[in-house]
Amino acid sequence: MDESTSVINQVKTDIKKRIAEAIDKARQKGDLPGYVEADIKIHMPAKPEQGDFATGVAMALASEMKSDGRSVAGAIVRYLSLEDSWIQRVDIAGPGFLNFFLSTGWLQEAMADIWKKGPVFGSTGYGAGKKILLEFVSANPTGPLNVVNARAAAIGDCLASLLEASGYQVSREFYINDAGNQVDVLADSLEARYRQQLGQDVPFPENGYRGEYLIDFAKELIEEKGDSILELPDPERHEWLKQYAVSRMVGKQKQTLLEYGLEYDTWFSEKSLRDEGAPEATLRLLAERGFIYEKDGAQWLKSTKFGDDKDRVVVKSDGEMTYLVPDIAYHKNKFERGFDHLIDILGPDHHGYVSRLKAGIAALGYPPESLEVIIAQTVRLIRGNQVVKMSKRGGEFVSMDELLEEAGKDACRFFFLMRAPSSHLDFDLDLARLQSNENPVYYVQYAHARIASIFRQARQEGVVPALGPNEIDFSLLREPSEIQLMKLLAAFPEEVYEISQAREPNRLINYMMNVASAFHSFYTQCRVLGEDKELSAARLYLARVCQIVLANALRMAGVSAPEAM
RNA sequence: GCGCCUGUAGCUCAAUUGGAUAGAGCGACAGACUACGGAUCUGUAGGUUGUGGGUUCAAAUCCCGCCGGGCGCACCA
Repeated sequence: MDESTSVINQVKTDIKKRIAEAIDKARQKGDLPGYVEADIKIHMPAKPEQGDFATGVAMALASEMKSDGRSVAGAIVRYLSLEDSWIQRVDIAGPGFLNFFLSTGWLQEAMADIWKKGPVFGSTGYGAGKKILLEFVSANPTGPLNVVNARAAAIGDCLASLLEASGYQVSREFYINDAGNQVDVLADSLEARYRQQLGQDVPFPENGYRGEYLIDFAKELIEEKGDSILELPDPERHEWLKQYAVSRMVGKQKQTLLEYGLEYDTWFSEKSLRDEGAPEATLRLLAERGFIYEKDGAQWLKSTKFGDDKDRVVVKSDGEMTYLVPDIAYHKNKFERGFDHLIDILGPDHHGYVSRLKAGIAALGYPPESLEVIIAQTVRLIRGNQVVKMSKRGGEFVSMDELLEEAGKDACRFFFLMRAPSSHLDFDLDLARLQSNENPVYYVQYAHARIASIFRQARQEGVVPALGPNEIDFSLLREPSEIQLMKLLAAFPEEVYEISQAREPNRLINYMMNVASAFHSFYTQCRVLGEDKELSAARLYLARVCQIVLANALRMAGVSAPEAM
């Protein structure tokens, strides 16, 4: 078995090839007049009576050819070679679907492939090592991470895993906004807290960050340094406090994400970019390329040339750069580091920003489509059927730490991944916290734990834990629930790839639910440990490969796969 | 006003990207083990896919209008 592909892909490719050959022959014989080329797409129908594999290609052809689907399908079938293949029968159904019924030989090979590949089953080489930089969360270092950050973290990490499994080289990156006004305000806020803790009666800065965490930082700073910071002269004091506050804040964020099971490859500092003059260099380059002009005492980027609805100020009339410049410089830097494709996951409040950012990199000569922005939509917390009101200024604010504390890592990740990134999400805290069957995360984990339990039981009964594909009688696996389960398991590598291309990790959750459901059905209908040793061995083998797939899928989602619950 | 997201079962959401009779979970109802974990399984009820048109063999999906919800429209970051 070629490491870079999968059994299911080979089956699909084989069917496609046979259809293409049949179409060619039919054309030569004049059975397909007015032929127009069409993609042959093979899918696995949900219903068994629609075959193991199916395609609607005949209808697609028919519409181009002004013919009808059934007669095109008929022409294809007439010339279709089933020689030396797993295909046993082809039906024409409905308006012209081709339904392929296969012998279980392909499933036998697919299961053996799972057994052999184990933890790397699901991985393919389709991405061909293309380098992708995936930037996500990138929260400001001015406060603790919130629930939207938690959603972006779950989506980003899972997407990265899916892309890695699909053969891409992925780098997870967090951009630290440690330069600019906001961190100056942070430093001023910390200084005020510091002085207040030292007994001084100083006002708190307007628009300062009022969170408790800065009071804690101030207290700890006093323990470490006493009041010595006040002795520093002003510019240095401010810089010192800024650096201190940022590094403490980033450290806290890192800690939170670590508890979430998320480790970044790179924490990229905006300040470092500014220190080496990258924004200025970028601005010069944009000017050289002729996309900068002056108006009203400011400098503007001709972003409308690249699809933005208006031109954007890059240098304000007071001589300061706007945030857009370092941001363009940052993305330029990403390209310079050799990445072929950039993905940013941003919050919904930034979607207005996308077109000007894309315009910026297009103005530098980079293909705008190599920057892809995924907007992770808003999160509402629900507790007791009530929306939890959240505002930074006052009232109730739920941090990511509190969320993790309350619901746990597994439930959080699972819930955030359940919905498509583009859809608004209601997070039901009561449900996530519930340790019962109402909580969907347990449904999948339970299937995994149940399999583990079967093997514990098997060991107790002195049964050899699990025999491999060459030692079992595969033909014994023929119950509908067994076939159904095996088809799902075989599909995993294709699922992973398709989900990664669609950038919709929610479908991984969907897939896991389907596998868990198929397993539970199998478990209820088919006794694994029974009198018939041969049959037991075959079913233990199936249980094992199912466990492998569940574990791999859960790992990609960042959810644990417990041996017992 | 303009732009982005969104509207599917009582609730929360899917739907293999234009495919076959729109599916799951929760909730409701009725059932199922003297053996591998009942956090499970099997069934029943529940729908004019917000709405009105259009495109075609085929529309929840694509296009246009209208209605409702969320977010954004800075010489802030």
